[in-house]
Amino acid sequence: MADQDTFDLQRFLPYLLNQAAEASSLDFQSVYKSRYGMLRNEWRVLFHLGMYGRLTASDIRDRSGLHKTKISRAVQRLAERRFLTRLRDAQDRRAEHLELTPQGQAAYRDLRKIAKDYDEALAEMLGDEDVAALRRMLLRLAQRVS
Amino acid sequence: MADQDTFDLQRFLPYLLNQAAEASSLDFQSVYKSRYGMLRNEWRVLFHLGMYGRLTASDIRDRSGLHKTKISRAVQRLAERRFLTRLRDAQDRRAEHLELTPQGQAAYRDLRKIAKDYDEALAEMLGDEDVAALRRMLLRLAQRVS
DNA sequence: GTGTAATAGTTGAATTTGTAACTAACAACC
DNA sequence: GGTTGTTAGTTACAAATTCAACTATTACAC
Repeated sequence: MADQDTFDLQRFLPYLLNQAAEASSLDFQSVYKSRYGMLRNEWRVLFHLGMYGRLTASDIRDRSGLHKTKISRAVQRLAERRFLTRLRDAQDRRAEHLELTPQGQAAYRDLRKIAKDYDEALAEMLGDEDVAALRRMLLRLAQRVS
Repeated sequence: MADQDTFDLQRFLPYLLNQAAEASSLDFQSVYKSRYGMLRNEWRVLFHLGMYGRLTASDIRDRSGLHKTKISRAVQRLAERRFLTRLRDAQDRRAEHLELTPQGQAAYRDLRKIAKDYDEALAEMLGDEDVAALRRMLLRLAQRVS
């Protein structure tokens, strides 16, 4: 045991990615959770609607890669709390257009500001590392691994 | 909406990290899941024991940051499937020393090899990016964010 | 020693997630 | 215009995670 192979868990990318993702999510999570009682999937949906305006659940799925059941449930909760409105499409009555209410927009703007500051703080924490390269690599890894 | 602020979800580090972590975990997950019926927390525990030898649950918690209930349940399942043995400490009878069985070691070595290859494939996928810098930055982010 | 606090680990209940099956509406083909 | 297939979204059930309470043991204070 404690075998002499050249493998180190602390350098294994999926492990490192998970650790870093979890750590960096936690701080931000506490903000949208305590301020608006939102869950992770809810702020994701909120952010998509905030950034891109009116979207259907399918649009959000395509853009975020989030599973449709997660979106469905997040939308339900956001609608209950009056952060968004749902409007059935007249042409295709299966689809629903989702749009933030003024309250939803306010929450979005508030959280966006915090997210931006937080992102800058993280970047700063990395000192003189190449953060642009980090983002590039993460995007590449996220886009399609296998 | 679609507001003209300089914030882009696709560049938000916690979001990117989550996306990349999820994508890269998924591929590897399918390996330990299909081969050994393990869950994520189980391979994490297995890897720790494989790398560092005999440890207690607390040791694993300190090293991995995993919550103790996750460890407790993972250890239970690994013990049931004869991947590890539990030995109560003679001095401190609250603590249990965990150690891989030969079967557990075999699984560890098998998965370690796959992990290593997979890690190399990921690194290769990043082409001529600076993967060492990536690992450094992820470690830094994981270590302590706030 | 006795009482109090701390630590190792487990368990139960409530939330959350994942998977698959489902309903409803549209599309396309004959 | 009826059959078959596809798409949008929901729901039901099982699995996993979280949180808090719990047991057992040790440590510390007096």
